Amino acid sequence: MHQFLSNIQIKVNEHLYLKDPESSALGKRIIKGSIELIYRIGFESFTFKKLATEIGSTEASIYRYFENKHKILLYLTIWYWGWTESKLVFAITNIEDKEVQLRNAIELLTADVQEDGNFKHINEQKLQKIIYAESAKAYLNKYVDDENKNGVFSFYKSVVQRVSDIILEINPTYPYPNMLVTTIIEGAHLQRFFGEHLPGLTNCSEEKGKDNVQAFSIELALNAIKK
Amino acid sequence: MHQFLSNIQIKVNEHLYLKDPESSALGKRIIKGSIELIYRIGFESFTFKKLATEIGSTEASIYRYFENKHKILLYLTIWYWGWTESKLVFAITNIEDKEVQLRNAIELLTADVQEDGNFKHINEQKLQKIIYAESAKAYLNKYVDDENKNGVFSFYKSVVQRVSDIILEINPTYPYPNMLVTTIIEGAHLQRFFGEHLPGLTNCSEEKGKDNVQAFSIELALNAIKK
Amino acid sequence: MHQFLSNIQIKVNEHLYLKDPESSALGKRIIKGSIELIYRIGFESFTFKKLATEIGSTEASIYRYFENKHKILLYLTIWYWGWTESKLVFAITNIEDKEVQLRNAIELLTADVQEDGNFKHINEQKLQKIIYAESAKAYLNKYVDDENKNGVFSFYKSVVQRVSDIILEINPTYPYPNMLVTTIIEGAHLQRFFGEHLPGLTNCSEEKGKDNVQAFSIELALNAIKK
Amino acid sequence: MHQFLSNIQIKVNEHLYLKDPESSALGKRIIKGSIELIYRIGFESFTFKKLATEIGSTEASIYRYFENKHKILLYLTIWYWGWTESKLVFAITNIEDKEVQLRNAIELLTADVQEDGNFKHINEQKLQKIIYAESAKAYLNKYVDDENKNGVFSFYKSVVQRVSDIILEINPTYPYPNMLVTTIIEGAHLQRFFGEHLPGLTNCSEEKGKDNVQAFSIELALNAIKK
DNA sequence: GATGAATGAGCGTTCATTCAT
DNA sequence: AATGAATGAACGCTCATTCAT
Repeated sequence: MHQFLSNIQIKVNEHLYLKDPESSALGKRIIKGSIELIYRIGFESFTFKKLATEIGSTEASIYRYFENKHKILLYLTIWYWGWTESKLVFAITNIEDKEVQLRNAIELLTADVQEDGNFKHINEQKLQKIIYAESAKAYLNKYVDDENKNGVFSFYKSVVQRVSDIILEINPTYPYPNMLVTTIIEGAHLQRFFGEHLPGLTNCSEEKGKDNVQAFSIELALNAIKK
Repeated sequence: MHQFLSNIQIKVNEHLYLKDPESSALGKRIIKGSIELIYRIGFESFTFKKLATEIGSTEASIYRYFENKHKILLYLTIWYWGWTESKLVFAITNIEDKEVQLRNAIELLTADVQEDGNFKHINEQKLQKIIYAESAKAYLNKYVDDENKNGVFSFYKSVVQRVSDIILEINPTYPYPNMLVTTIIEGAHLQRFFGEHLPGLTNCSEEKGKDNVQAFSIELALNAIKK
Repeated sequence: MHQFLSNIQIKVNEHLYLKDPESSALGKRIIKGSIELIYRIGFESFTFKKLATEIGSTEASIYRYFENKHKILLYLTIWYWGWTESKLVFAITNIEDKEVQLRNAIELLTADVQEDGNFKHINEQKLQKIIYAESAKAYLNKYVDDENKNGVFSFYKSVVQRVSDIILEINPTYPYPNMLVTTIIEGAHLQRFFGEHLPGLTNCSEEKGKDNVQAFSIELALNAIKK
Repeated sequence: MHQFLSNIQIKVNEHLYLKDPESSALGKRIIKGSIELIYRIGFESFTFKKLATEIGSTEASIYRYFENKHKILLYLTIWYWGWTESKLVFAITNIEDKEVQLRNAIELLTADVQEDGNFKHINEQKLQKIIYAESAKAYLNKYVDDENKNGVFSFYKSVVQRVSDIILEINPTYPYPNMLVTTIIEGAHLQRFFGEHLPGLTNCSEEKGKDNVQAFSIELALNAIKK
C-alpha cells in the first residue's frame, strides 16, 4: 500500500487556501503545526497567534495561506477524506467477493489509524482524533458557504458512495445504503471518542487481530443487508 | 403523557450553576434566551453580552447564574437527556412485549421532537437542534472537568442503559448492546443534521406515520440482535 | 456673553455616541483627551489606544462611549458648530442695524477663538484648530451614512442660514447668499490654517483691534452684496 | 490649447519619488491606478496592497517608485497644480484687457475639469475630485517635512501669484490679493464638493454657458477689487 | 528591475470578568 | 438580587516594509 500511495498527493480544493500550503516549507509547517496544536488544545482555543508561536512564524505569514482558522480545519478535514478514499480504493481493488470488499471497506473506515509514512508533515493519528472531535465544527458555521460545503464533502461523499455501491451489489433491494454507511462511519468515530474521553460510556476494548468496534461494525452491516 | 410529565421537573446537577435558573424569572429568561440564541447564531458566536441584550438584562446578572457559556450548554444538554429519559420511561412502562418496548424506545430516541407544552420557557424543538449541532462542544473542552463530564452523562447513560437492558432481555448473548444503542442514537442525530444542513448527503425523507430514519433505525437494531 | 452661555449645554445628536460622554467623568475625559490628542498628533495618527493612554483608561472603556474614532471627530465637529451657533445668536440679538448684524456675524465666524471658560473639559482654541484641519475627514468616509451627515450639518446649516437671512434682508436680490457665507467661513479657516502651517502662502497678519482676515472677510461680503 | 500642451510635461519635484513614475510603463500604471483607486475608495482606505492588486503588480514594486502612500498623494497634488498653471498661462497669454485676463483666470480656476487628452495615464476629472476631497491630507501630516511642503506649493503659489499680479494691475491698492485668490479657489472647490456630497448645503447649479459657481466667483472678485 | 515570500508592529474590536452600588 | 460602569487580556486582521531572488 505504501508503495502505491507514495505516488499520490491529496489535492485539496483550491478555494480553501490563499496559497497552497503544499507549495512551500512554511506551508507544510502550518499544516503540521495545526494538527499538532488542534490535537493538543482543541479547535476553540486554537488561534493563529498560538499557531505562529508553535511553528516559529507570525500571524501575518499564516494569513498568506489561510483566511481564517476555519479554513484550516476544512483543509484538514478534506485532506483526511481524500486520504481515506485513496486507502479505500486500494483496499477493495482486485477483490472478487463483494462481501469481502464490504468487510475490508468497513474494517478500514472503522479502524484506528496508524501513522502513514508517506506524508511527512502530517501525523495521521492525531489528524484522525481531530476529525473525530472537531470536524463537525468545520462545516457548521457562517464562514463556510455552500460552495465550500460541497467541496468539503466531495471526498466524504465519494467514500460513502463507493461503499453504498458495494452494498447494493450484495443486496440490490436494500433501501438505506447511505444511511447505513454514514451511521457506521460516524458510530465508529463516536465509539473511539467515547473510548478516549468518556470511558464507561462505551464498551469497546481491544481484542486480538481487530478490535471490537470493527467487529461490531462489520456484523451490524452484514446483518442489516442480509436478504 | 402530558398529564404524567406535567408533574415532573428535570433536576439538573447543581454543580453546573451558581444559582438555580429554575428558581427565578430571570433564570428562566436566561434558559429561554440561551436556547433561542444558540439556535440562531451557534454556540461559537454565543456570548454573555449578546444573551444579556437578547433577554434585556446584563452580563453581570447572568454571571450570578452561570460561570461561563460552557456551563449553560452543559445545563441544556443535561436537561435534554433528563427530559428524554422521562419520556423513555413513560414510553415503555406497562408494555409486556420486549420487542415492542425496543421499538417504542428507538422510535422515541430517533424521532424529530415536537414541542412539549409542559416547559414553558423551553422550546424543545430548538433545543434538539442544538443538541444535534453543538452538544459535542459541551463536553470536549478545558472548562469541563471529569466530575462534570460524569454529571453530564448520567442521564445519557441511564437512557442507554435502559435500552441496553431491553436488548439483553431479547437476546442475552448480544455482545455490543451499548455500542448499538449509542450508534443508533447518534446515527439518527446525524441523519437529521445532514437532512437540514447538507441535503444530498443523506437519503432520509418523510414517509407516512414515522419517517424512514426511524424505520431504518428500528430495522437496524432488530436485525443486529436477531438470534 | 459668558453669563448667558453658562446656562447652555450643547446637545449633540445621540446617534453619534453609544453613551453620552457628558454623562460621566470618564466621558468628559474622553472628549478632553480627544481634543488634546488630535490637536497634537493629527486625526490620522489618533487611535483609541493612544487616547486610552492619554487619559489613563483603556480602549475597551472608550468603546463604551464611541463606536470608532470617526464618531468622535463627528461629535467634536457638531459640538463646535452648536457652540458657534450659540455665540452667533448672542452676537446679533437686539441689534437693529442689519449691516451691523452682518459685520458682527462675520467677525465672529472668522475670528480666532478665545478659550471659553464655560466648558471646562473643552479647549475651544485647540478644537477650532482641529475643525480647520480635520473636519473634512469627519464627513467624507464610509463610516458616516447620510442620516449622520445631516445630523452633523444641522448646526452648520443653521449658522449659514442665519447669516444668509441677514444678507437677504440687506439685499433681497442677491442670488448667492449661501455660497457667499460658506466661502467666507471656509476661506477664513483656510487663511488661519495657512497662517499656521504654510506661512508664505497667505498674507494674513495681526492688525490692531481685529486682524485682517476679519477685515478682508467683512469687506468682501459687503462689496459682494452692495446694490 | 491641446497643441500647445501636448508638448508639455509636468515636472514634479524629484524628492517626491524614488524613481520617476513617468520613466516607465509600470510607473504610469502606478499613477493611473492611484487616481482610480483613491477616487473610488478614498485616501484613508488606499493602501499599497490594494494598489498593487488594482494594477496587477506587487507592493514591493511600488516601493521602487514611492516611499509611502503620502508621497503619491503629494505627487498627484503637485502634478495637478503644475497642470493647472500650464492651463492658466495659456488662458491669459496675449490678452490685453486685464479684466478679461482676470475673468478668464477665475473661470479656469473655478471650472469643473474636463478630461484632457494629453495625459493618457491621468484621468483629470477624477484627479480633480481627489484634490477637492483629499489634498489637505497631503500636506498635513508627519510624513511631509518642510522642504516638501514648499515643493508641493510651488505650483500652487505660482498660480496664486499670477492671479494676484493681475489683480494688482487692475487695482494697485487692493490690500488682500492673495487672500482673495485663495478664498475664491478653495471656495469653489468647496461648492463643488458640497454639490456632490452634501447636496442641500450649497445652492450651486448648472446655468447655460458657465455654471453659477463661476459666475459667483467672478462677480465676487470684481466687486472686491473695485476702486 | 521587478517580483514573490515573509514579517514586525500595531490597529480596531470583543470577550470574559470584576467592582461598586 | 440585580445592575451599571469599567477594564485586562486577547483575538482577528491589515499595514508598511524588508529580504532574497
